[in-house]
Amino acid sequence: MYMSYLLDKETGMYSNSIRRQTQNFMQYGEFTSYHHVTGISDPHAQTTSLWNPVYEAPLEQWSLYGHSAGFPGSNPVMEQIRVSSPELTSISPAGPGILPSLDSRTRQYSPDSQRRNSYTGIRRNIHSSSTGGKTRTKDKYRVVYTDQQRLELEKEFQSSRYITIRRKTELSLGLSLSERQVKIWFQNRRAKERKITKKKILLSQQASTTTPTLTPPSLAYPSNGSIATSCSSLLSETISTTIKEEF
DNA sequence: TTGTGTTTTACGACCTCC
DNA sequence: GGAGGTCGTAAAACACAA
Repeated sequence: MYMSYLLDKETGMYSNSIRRQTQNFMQYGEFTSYHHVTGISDPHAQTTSLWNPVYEAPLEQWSLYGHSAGFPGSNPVMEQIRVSSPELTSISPAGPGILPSLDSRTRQYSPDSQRRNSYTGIRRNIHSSSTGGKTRTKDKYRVVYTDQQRLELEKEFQSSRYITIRRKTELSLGLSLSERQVKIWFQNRRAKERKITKKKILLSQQASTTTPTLTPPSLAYPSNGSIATSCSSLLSETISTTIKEEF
C-alpha cells in the first residue's frame, strides 16, 4: 500500500538519522540539532483524515498575519518558530522586498478575488479530507497545500533557497506537513525557479538577437559582473514575478 | 460545459557527498 | 550506505478561452 510505503520511507529516512550531522552542518551551516518528528511522518495522514483546523480559518483571518503576526489560532508551534527564527521575523515585517508583494497577493486572493480565495482553500481541504488513501495510480494521489502553507514555505524559500534540517523540522511541525513534503516542496520550488530563470535568459537572449542595438550583450551582461551576478539579478526579478504569479 | 494549457505535488532514477 | 541534490515525468488541480 502506498501509505505504508511512505511510512516505511519516512521512518527509514528520518529516524535515527544523525549520521549526516556533519555533512549537513557543512552544507547548511545553521544546523545545530536534529529532531525526529513523530506523528507527522505520514504525508497523507492529513489528507486522509484531518487537516490542521488552523488552516481552515477564512482568509480574511489569516491574511492578517501577513506582517509578522502569528498563525491564525495562535499556533504555538509557529509562534515559537517565529520567535526563534530570525529568517522569518526578519523578512516578515513590513518593508520593501518580497513580502509586501506576498501580502498584496494574499489580499488579491481575498474572498472577492477570482482565483484561489479562502473558500477554495477550504473547499480544497474538505475535498482532500474526503478522499481515502492515495495511490499514484488510482484515486487522487496529491494534496493541494493551503495558501497559508504555501505562503510560509515561500517566505522560507525567500529567506533561503536551501532549507536547513532544523527549519525543515520546524516548518513541518508548524504547517502540519511531513519533513519529506517540505523537502520536496523546496526541491520543486528550486526547479521552478531554474525553469523561470532559464526562460528569462532565453527570452533576453532572443531579444538581444532580434534587437541587438537596443540590448547588446555587453549591456545585458556588464563586463565587470560575472554571469552569476547577472543571473542573480535576473533571479531576484524572477522571484518577484514568481511571487506575483502565486497566491 | 468542455477542451486545452499551465501549475502544483509527488515520485523514481541517478549523482554527489560524507 | 544513506541523505539530499537535480532532472524528468505523472497526474491532480487549476485557469481560461471557445
